[in-house]
Amino acid sequence: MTTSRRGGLRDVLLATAARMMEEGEVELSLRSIARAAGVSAMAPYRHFSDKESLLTAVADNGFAMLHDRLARADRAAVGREALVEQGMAYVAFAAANPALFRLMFGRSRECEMPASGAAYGVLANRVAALAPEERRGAAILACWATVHGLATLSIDGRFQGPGNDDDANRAALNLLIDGLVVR
Amino acid sequence: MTTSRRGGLRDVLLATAARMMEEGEVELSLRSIARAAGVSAMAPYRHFSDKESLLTAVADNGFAMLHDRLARADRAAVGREALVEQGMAYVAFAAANPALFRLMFGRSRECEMPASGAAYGVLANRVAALAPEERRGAAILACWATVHGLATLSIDGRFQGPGNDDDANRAALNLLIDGLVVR
DNA sequence: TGTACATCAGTGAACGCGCGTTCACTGATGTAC
DNA sequence: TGTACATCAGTGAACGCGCGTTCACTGATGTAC
Repeated sequence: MTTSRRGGLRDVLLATAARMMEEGEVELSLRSIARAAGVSAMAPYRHFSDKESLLTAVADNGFAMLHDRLARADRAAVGREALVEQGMAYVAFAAANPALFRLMFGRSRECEMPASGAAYGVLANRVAALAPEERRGAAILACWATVHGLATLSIDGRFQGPGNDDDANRAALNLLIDGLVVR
Repeated sequence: MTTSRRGGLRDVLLATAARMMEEGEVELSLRSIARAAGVSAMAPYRHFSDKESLLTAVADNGFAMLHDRLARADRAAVGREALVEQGMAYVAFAAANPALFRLMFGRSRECEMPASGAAYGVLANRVAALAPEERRGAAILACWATVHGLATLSIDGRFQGPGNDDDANRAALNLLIDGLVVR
């Protein structure tokens, strides 16, 4: 690491942490992230006040990625199919980044993560456009819970099926949407 | 800890670990459990080969508790109401034991936890009794995912509502069941 | 019944480790006059 | 333009800590003869 990149280390650290998680690292330590970034153990303190705030930034980045995937998926289809695609994208994101996904949802309350609300909004808007007004609230909650549940169960390995989970997930989402649009 | 209770320490350790989690302890160490049980750091090794196997036993106990709650809830109502009650019991269990719940679902794959399958069975049976045969698989997955998602989102604090979540959860479950029984 | 011995469930000191964080520092870059 | 100084982004040694686990042990309980 040369010292010439002014302030670039911040982004390098976030990217390194994300990569480590992608590669299966579960418990990230400040030191291990710095090590992987090729930098001294103290260097991160130039950019983050402590370990917590670094991990919170990583999580917020994750929510931005999730938001992007959901928005893309929503654009790729129309009507209820757009909602199904969002659900599939949500599960795919979790499956591709299990450790990051767990980090994101494990540090919810006290931490400020603006991108989290944006991701939620994309899903909620699509559901709101599909559900009759009087059950809008329940519909949003049910959809959010279902896709999150599918994602969580999937990365925790609770589906012992032979692997073609996509079809099963799609069928489950469609079943949910049946109850959502029917009045 | 007197040495007179023959083999009793095993259960004491499991109960102590469960209690610590109930009291908000998040990361249990072997030493902290032993300490809380009033026993030397080495004593647990008389009953568990290592930390992992102790925690796995704690998780399995948790699944037995969850199974019990689901079975009770199922008996407390009939038809689709029994399924709603199971869902509410599932969420209530997670809310009352967040750390334990996370532990249970965080060590899924490689570990042997027989009680896990039993809990799943109670929910699956009820769904199977309600759903038409051709969508049984999708229905079970959708329900399992939804109640699990509601529980997970709830303990991760993603509902910022004023607290009366029970009604919202109930409405979401009912909406799901609408899609489940309608053909 | 008494005695010798094995087993069993615990103790307590010690190990090596990685962690988050502190501290004082270094040397390059930017700025005022 | 040159010089003095401030700032900034990094280093590297050191701290104290709790951890999982090892080792050798102790003393009570159970068992065979």
